[in-house]
Amino acid sequence: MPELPDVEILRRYSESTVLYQEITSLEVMAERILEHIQPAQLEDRLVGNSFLDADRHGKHLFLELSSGYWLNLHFGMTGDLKYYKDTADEPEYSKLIIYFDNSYHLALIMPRKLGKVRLLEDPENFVTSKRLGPDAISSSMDYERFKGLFMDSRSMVKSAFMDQQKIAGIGNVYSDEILYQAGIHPRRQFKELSDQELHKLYNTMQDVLQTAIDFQAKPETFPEGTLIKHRREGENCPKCSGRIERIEVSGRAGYYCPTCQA
DNA sequence: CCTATAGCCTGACGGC
DNA sequence: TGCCGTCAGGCTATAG
Repeated sequence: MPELPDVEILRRYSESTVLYQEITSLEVMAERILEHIQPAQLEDRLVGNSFLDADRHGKHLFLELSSGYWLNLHFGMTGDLKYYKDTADEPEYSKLIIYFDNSYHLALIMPRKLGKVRLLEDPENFVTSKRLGPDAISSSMDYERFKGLFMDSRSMVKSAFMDQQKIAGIGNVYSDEILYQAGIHPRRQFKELSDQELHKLYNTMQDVLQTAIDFQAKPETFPEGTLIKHRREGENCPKCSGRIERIEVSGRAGYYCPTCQA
């Protein structure tokens, strides 16, 4: 689930739930999701603190602690958050639970353990060290900057869009949606896109991501005409009623409409 | 620089 | 119903 729109919703969710409450304890159910830190050490760093802010870069969430450290959450393919009070409501597949002094809990839910939890001194340093590209919807992402990111890329558009070191936040599902709405075939090369196509792609990227956020990143509530609700081989294209095809691009399954995307 | 492949994990789903 | 293979919204390491 967690691409940029999903993580933005989780950021807002965190912001409206966990801020300014003292952390009293911690439970780690899957040690392997912790990177470069032991459970006991993480607990030491968190207990007694509150969260002061929630930031996001691409698919990464950063929660600022009153100590000045930051908790970094990355959700892998299956991560989610739940804030709840009653222990009976503890979600299945919780891998990390943070307890607050108001007797509420925050659970990091992750059936597959492909996400990561880190403690950071500075998110900006983290972004730099990971060589992440700029966030896809940051205010500095104007057309000129967007164009510059892909200027000398010789990879296929879908691959380049999913490359977090080029641009951060777009994954398999939303790359398909953006290319579908822009009418561009996933295997086209960036180099050969016309200025007009590139412009269309830029505008569509902003539009698709923002719309997804506006609809709480819940595909079932998205307007008709989106690929995401028909993203299966053999489904009907919502625009032309043709057949949705599945292809492999860079080892991932891409879905597109051969008629609408050239 | 780019692509393809495998591996990390484990639940959900479809077919028999 | 039960078993089994396949797939899945991420990322990394490795090889060509």
